[in-house]
Amino acid sequence: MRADVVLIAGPTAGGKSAVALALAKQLNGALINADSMQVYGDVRILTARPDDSASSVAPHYLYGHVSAHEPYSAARYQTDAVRASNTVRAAGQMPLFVGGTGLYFGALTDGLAEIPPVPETIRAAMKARRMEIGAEAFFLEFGSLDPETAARLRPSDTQRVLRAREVFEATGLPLSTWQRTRGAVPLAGMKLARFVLSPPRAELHRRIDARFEQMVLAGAVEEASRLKNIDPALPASKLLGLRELQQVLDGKLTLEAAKSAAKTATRQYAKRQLTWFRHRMTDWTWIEALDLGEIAERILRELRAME
RNA sequence: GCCUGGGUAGCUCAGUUGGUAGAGCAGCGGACUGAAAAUCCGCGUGUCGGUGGUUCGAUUCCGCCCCUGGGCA
Repeated sequence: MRADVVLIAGPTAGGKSAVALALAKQLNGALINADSMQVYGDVRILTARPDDSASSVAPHYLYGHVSAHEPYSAARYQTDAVRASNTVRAAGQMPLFVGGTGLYFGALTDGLAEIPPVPETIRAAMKARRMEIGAEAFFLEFGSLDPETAARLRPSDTQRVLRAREVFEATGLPLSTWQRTRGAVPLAGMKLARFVLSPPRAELHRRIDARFEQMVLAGAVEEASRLKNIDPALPASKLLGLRELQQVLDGKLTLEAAKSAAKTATRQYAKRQLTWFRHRMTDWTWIEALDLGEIAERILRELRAME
C-alpha cells in the first residue's frame, strides 16, 4: 500500500465528492467526511451531501450522522474521525477524507489543543455578559484577565473573544497557554497523500451557481421550511442558503433574490476556504484540472509514485 | 414629434459654486486551534455617454448627437 490515508480538500462545489467516489472504487476505499456542515442530517440537499447511490458504491462515514438541532465542534469531529478511520482501516479499506473545512483537516493533521470542555452554563453566562456591557467593555475586561490572547484578537471578533473568555472562566488559564499545548495528532505516523482540488475561480463560480439552482429544483425550499424553527445559535442554522430560503417562506424575499444572495454567500465562502488552503496547505498537491477522470488519474499517479 | 428626469466603479447611487471623483453592495487580498458553510480585518478597481465650444484648466458651463425613464400627443 502506497499511502495509509488520502486527504482531499477543496472549495465548495469543486467536485471533491465525485472524485473521491471514483478513487474509492479503484482503491477499495471509504469516504470520511471532513466538512463541518455535511455532518448534519435533515439537510442533505442544502449541504450537497452524497446520496444513497454514492454510498452504495463505497462506504461513507460522518455524513449526516448528527442532528441539525445539536451543536457540533472540531473536537467532536476529531473524535468521530479517529473512530471512523480506525473502522475503515480495520476493514482493510483506504480512508479517504473529503471536505472543505480547513479547521477539521487541521484537527486531523496537526491536532487540537487539549482544552477541557467548557460547561454550557459558563458559555451562556459569558455571552450574556458581553451583551450586557457591550463588545468594547467586554474586551477590555477580558484583556485584564488574559492580555496575551487579547493582544491578537479584536473586540469585534465575537466568536473568538467569547471562546477565549469562556476558556479562561472555565479553566482559570489563558487560551494562549492552552494553545501552546498540542493534543494527540490523529494521523501521526501515517503516510498521507494530500490533495487540494482547486478549479479556476470563474469555473468555480459557475459551478456554485449551477449547484444552487439544482438544490432548489431538488427541494431545498421544502428542506429549509422543515428547519423553520431551528435555534439561530446552532451551527447548522448558519448553513449557506438556509436563511435566504426561509426569508422566501416568510415573504421577505423573492425566490430569485434568495437564490442570488445564497450564491453570493457561497462564493464568498469558497474564497475564504481558498485563503485557508493557500496558506495552510502549501505542501499539499494542488490540482487545478476540471475533468473528473483527469483529476482521479493525477491522484492515482501520485499515489503510485509514493511507493 | 413635444415636454421633462437621467446617463459617474461590475451594480445601485452620491458629488464636484470649473482644479480629473466616493459610498453601499459585488469583487479582490488577508487572519484563523473545540460555532469554522462560523467569526474578523484590509483594498476603489473609473475615457464621469459621445463630440465640438468657452476656459490656463471641463466630469462640472454651453451647443449638437446618442442612449434611457416618465409625461403629453
